[in-house]
Amino acid sequence: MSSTRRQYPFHLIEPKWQQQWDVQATFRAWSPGERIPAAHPFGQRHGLRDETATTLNLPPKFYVLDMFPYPSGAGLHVGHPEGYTATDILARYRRAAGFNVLHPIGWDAFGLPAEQYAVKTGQHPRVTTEANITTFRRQIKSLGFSYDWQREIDTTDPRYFRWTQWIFLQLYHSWFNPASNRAEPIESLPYPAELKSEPERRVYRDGKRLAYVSDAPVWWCDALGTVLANEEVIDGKSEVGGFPVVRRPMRQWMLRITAYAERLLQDLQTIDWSDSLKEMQRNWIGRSEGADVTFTIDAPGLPAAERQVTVFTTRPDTLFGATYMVLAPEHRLVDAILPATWPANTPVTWKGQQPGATQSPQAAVAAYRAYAAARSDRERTDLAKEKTGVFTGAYAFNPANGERIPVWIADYVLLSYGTGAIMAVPAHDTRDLEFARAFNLPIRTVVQAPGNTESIGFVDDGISVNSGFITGLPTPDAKRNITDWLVQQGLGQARVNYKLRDWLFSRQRYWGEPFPIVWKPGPDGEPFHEALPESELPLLPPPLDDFKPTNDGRPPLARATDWLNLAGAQRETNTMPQWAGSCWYYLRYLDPANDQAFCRPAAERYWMGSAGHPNARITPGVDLYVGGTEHAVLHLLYARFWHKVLFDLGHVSTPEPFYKLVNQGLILGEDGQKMSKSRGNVINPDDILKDYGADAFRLYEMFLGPLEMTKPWSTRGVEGVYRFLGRVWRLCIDESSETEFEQRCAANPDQAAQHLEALRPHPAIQATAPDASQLRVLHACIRKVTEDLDHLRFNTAISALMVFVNEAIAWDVRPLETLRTFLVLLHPFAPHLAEELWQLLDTQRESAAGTGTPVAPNTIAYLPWPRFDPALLVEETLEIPVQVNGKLRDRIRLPADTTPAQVELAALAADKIAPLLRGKTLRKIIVVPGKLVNLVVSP
RNA sequence: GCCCGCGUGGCGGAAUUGGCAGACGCGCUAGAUUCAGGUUCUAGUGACUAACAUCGUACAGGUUCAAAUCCUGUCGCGGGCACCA
Repeated sequence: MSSTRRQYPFHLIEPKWQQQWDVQATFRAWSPGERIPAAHPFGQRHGLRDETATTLNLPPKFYVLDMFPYPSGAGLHVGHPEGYTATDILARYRRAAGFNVLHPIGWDAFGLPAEQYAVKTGQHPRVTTEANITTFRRQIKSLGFSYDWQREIDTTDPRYFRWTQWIFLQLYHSWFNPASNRAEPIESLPYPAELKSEPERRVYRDGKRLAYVSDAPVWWCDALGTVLANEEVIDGKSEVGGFPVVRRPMRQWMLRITAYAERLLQDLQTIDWSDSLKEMQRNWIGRSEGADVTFTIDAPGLPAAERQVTVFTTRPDTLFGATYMVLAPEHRLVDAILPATWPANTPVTWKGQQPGATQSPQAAVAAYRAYAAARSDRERTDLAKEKTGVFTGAYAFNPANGERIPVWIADYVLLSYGTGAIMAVPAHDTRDLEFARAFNLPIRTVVQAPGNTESIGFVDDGISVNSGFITGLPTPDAKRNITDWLVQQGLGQARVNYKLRDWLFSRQRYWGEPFPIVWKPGPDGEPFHEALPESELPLLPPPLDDFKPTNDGRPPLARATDWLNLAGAQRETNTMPQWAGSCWYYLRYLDPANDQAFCRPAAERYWMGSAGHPNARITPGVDLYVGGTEHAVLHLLYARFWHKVLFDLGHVSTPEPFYKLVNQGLILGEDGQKMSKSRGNVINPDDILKDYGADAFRLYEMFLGPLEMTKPWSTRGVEGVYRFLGRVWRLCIDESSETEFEQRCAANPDQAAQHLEALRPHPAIQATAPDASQLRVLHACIRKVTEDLDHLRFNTAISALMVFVNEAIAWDVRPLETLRTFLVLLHPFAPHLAEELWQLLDTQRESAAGTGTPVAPNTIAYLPWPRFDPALLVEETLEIPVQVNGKLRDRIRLPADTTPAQVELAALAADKIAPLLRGKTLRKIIVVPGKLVNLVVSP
């Protein structure tokens, strides 16, 4: 490819404009309070030369955001620029349309690969990270994105993570007040009267914080040497690397995201995300309505508290059909309720399968627990066919009918959901039915299925039967009725349950934000935690040269003994997960250099849309956020959670961070398979850029298909858009001047860039007014490109640009203004080429050149977006298809203003139509004005 | 298993939301330019036909004057969740 002739000298044009944009800071976004230099094109466009920007004099904001990359050692792949190109096109389009566009980029640079590399080589993660960022920055800049580089951020920069730590302190110093349904400062926490002493109150307070310490079992990954959040564990393996994980109790920091479950769910209705993405978040939050029901164990000797077992059910209406109970094997009451011996007549199959462990309930339960603990999560879920469990020997009373029902333990009941115990209604729950059939437990129908449907195994709404006072009621009424009854009896209450769990927030790693927390010995010997004052931020990680965990299994930070030990206290040695930095980066872009606050309120209110605007409707939050689906639950849920906390505490002004969110689709290899090194089908953007240039690369990424769709890469396809750019070039450039340019380049390659000056406009380009058909072609293009950009339909917008060029290249006279307008339409897609040709066709430059005064190259970026005139699009005559019985038979050409009655007559008289109607009965004539005529006839 | 989304030429994909199926691009065919290859330009390109006609948007039905588009069922592909009571 490199041996063939270039379509146009993109290798000279692209660096030229990238440098120009850098020097001019062309895409610098101005916040209220900043002074706009007289020479900046933004100020020139908006009449703000050398003025201080304010909320009132700035145009409306448009915040278009990319998911910032993790700068890996592998460099950029073609997936990154897909979303980045889409947002860049939008940014350039909105800038032209008169918005103040914020389009930033940065680096999500804490993370495991750099740390693992450090463990292997001793190379400090800081060094690796900086090298990788340099590569990423170079690659991203070579694509010509219109980022405001003065707002570049790096999550590993102490000036950045200082504020990540500060936000953690906000969480630490807050509690969630259920009465106000929001976070409040911990000082407002009311204490129960019986808590008098400060140590007692401290324990209570620490249990209420949004950031708290928990000893619950967590997922531990040996291969990664750290714990992981629930969301990072998939099918019993780590999301990163696919290593096995095990459940292990450890003392860990948690964030109380569950307090926000309902608001995270409800507020989805206020934002413009795809249905599938909202659905994924809804599934993850997993709201279900039902009731708590208390069962009493038949063990009169036990204290009352140990005889009560509460279950959660979404079907309280089936309570009369509960023929047994199941507790999770780890349920805390199991040991208390076990009788010493099996009840008489216990079937042998109920005592468990473990040989030698069936003599007593204790032995059977212990054996089953050992078996369940040994099963990995994958085995539990994949081998879901065979239900297992053992009878505990205990019985409970069904509160509805007083029946004595056996209590089992089984691993199909999860300790972590609901109350860790269920009432089993085998007739109307698939899992309970499987279990009941396996162990021959009673099955009682309590819901009548409609029609002839079998009632056993029926899990939908029906009519209650065999159910005492709710018999005959439809399911929704029965639920309400029995829940009211349970409340009256003091046996239960309505309850909403969520699958969402609190967020495990600590990791045993080096390359992350240290917690601004110290531990002190308590009066009872138990250590307690305290926050560092804000004045001690940023808390830097200690210098280390060994990044492995300590030999006794503590995190790497514990190696730094000088750092670790303070007077009377020890530092927290865990670090924050990678998600921490990405939870709020979109806020830091608003005011990236601020060392007094994470973000100045005036900037926050302007860019997040709370300041309003006199002449425009402003979007609350980020206007457009584009990124991959892989962040559908993790990053996007965490970020919404932090944002809501900051909102409650008055630090941000909108309840949601990202108003409109779009997931870009995956780009597959040329073989239609996912790109991967092992398949050898990875496309490197650097190679494409070298052969075709950045503009062709951008254009192709967008021309491939709809942004959100998964689609295969084709390097042949790149040549198609590259040829299109070549045609644009030849539309504007005089061929003989190009020959001269090439000769000069060949003679003097070192000064190739200067030789661009030799290029002259195509002789067919004249300063004449376009004719009606040229205007129609142009305005059809303006209309299509504008509407398509408004709906993110980049592929069809590009096709409209191609249609224009295919037409215009055939014109004998190419009106100058028409081509200039076209270049404005082209520039968001192919900015370098558009800038170069604009400069060439710039009449002011021509005249200034005559005076010998050098003219600074200006930019196309701030020219007004053209508007289309609908009047110019109206065709004088229309071609109307004529159908007979829905089949196309002829086309007739008629003036656009023909009345429907005249269209009818013309259709009937058409050459190919009249013979078809002979001898038939005309039943009906349908005229769709301007569209088509359908004649309905019968023989 | 459950929940979303999608099935259109040889390929990527269009179709103003019920109104001319296949825009635009790739590929392919023929011609022009060229010593030649490449580039560029011109014309053609759903299937079957000499042509007229006929058929054609995964498959089978249905609604409608009219269906890629709406409804029912089936099959296939992709994604998410997965014993969540």
